[in-house]
Amino acid sequence: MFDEYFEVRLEKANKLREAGVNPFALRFLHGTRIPVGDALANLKLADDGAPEQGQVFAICGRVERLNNMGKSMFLHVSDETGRVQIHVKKNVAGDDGWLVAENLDYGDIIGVVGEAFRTRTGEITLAVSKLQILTKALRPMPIVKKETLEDGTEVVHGAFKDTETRYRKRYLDLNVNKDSMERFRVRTRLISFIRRTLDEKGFFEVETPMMHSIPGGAKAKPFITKHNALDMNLYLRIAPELFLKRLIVGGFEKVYEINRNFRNEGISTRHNPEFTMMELYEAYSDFYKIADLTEEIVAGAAEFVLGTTTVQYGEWKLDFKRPLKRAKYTDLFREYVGISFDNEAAVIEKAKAHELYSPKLEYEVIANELFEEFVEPRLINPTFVTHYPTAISPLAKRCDDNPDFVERFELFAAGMELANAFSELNDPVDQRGRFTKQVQSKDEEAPTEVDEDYLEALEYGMPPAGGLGVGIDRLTMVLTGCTSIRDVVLFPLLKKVEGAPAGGETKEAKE
RNA sequence: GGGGGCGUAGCUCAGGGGUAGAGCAAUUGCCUUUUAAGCAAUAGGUCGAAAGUUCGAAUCUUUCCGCCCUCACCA
Repeated sequence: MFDEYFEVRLEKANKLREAGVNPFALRFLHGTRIPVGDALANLKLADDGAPEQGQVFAICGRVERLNNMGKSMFLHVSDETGRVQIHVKKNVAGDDGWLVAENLDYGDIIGVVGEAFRTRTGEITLAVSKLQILTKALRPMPIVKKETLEDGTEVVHGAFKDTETRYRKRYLDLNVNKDSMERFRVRTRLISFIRRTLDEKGFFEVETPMMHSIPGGAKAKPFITKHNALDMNLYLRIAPELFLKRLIVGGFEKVYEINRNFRNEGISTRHNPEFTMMELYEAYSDFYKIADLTEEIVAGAAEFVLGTTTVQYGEWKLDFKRPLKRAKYTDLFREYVGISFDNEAAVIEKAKAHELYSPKLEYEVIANELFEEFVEPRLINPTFVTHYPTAISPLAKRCDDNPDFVERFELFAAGMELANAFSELNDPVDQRGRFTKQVQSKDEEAPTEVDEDYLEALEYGMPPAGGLGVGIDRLTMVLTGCTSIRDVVLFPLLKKVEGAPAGGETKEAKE
């Protein structure tokens, strides 16, 4: 099949090569380039609003608009920091420069030297004195045009918005949709804020294994992989928890890790099979102190990243201003389920009525089904749910006044779990009992093996400690107003496409 | 896995049994302050894939592939 765009652009590249111009230049030759945003910010304007004379800038970027008028042309050049218009004139550009200009296409990457001026229609523009092509784009970038109507409203033409292509070819999405790039900037700023906050508090960032011989630290189906030389199965970690706590045993008092976890479960707008979690553990702390720290991180992140603690999320307005609401699990249960948590008969009856009952499951698990069904979706504004049942919290420490409940909280916002924390169980006998109970349970996702090595570590003594896990993807979703996790993951997992994908992908053979 | 929606030109979309359409983009020509630049002409499609119904299928049916939403699943 003849691909007009590819052939034409290759032809143009060859034409340049024949004239001695490398369409894939080694480097920008005409000075040190300045980011477009910096150039515009540094521009000195005279009283009449026109740039003062003699302000020459060297910039590099991608051609985003191209109006060729025969003997002169206007282009928009865009880099990561901004966009500026340039004006190339045939009599100024010289033979080589004009040859390059005439063979430019949308999406090409160029370098330019030019003096700032203001056009008749008022746009700041660089009058190009030197023009170099740095990279010829052989495929056409999607072209988005914006029209400003007389009443000031903006109409977008040709928006690049096919979700599948945006996910599969994220580089196009980032180039074309600046709001998409901004979302990932927010994500990165969020992570660096968390990192800086924890570093300043004396936390040590560590790296623990991603390949585990026994998956633990959460209840989830793991991915299985195989080490050939050792001839053994390994599991991609579902949580770093047990290794981080081994480090607390080892004498580190404040550790954290920000990295990927893998869960072999359903994919949805809130679940990507690999997701990023920040987990931290602090010796001599507890879940109350960790709740304060969580507030500091979450509220601080909102303020740092967005400049405000309020976020619009779908139809809801969320406010992360401290202090966040705290409510006991059983109180919320009574409020939204409408039954006291300890009224077992009524709870089971209601679970049966909503097809959440299974005779194989123990009472607290069934009750928690009701909690997930009736309470969690109602937790819109950020809320700490505290004091969970022990039976569904195998790694958390029991409350002194009631061993059926643990010192644990989860932070919810927009009906989504954002964080999970507890006073860490450090009694190895209690921990062994709970592990054993899990292994014996009929739950398919329960661990099949007791992590003896972890228990042995606890037996050497772990100081009382608080721990926290924060879902970075979900926190990013909330802070950016995204209702799909795929919009905050650069390359979300998608099925492999057999045959011709949406964007057309059969050009490799042409070279 | 169930239900619903979608897949047509590089991008955004229309067309719903009778030889494939528009805007932008592309090609050619004109145009040295344009900005969805303009004017004129031209080219571009296995209508996601396969099978079926039909004289005839982008259109109807079935299966498959992929994406989105939703339910289920999901510490």
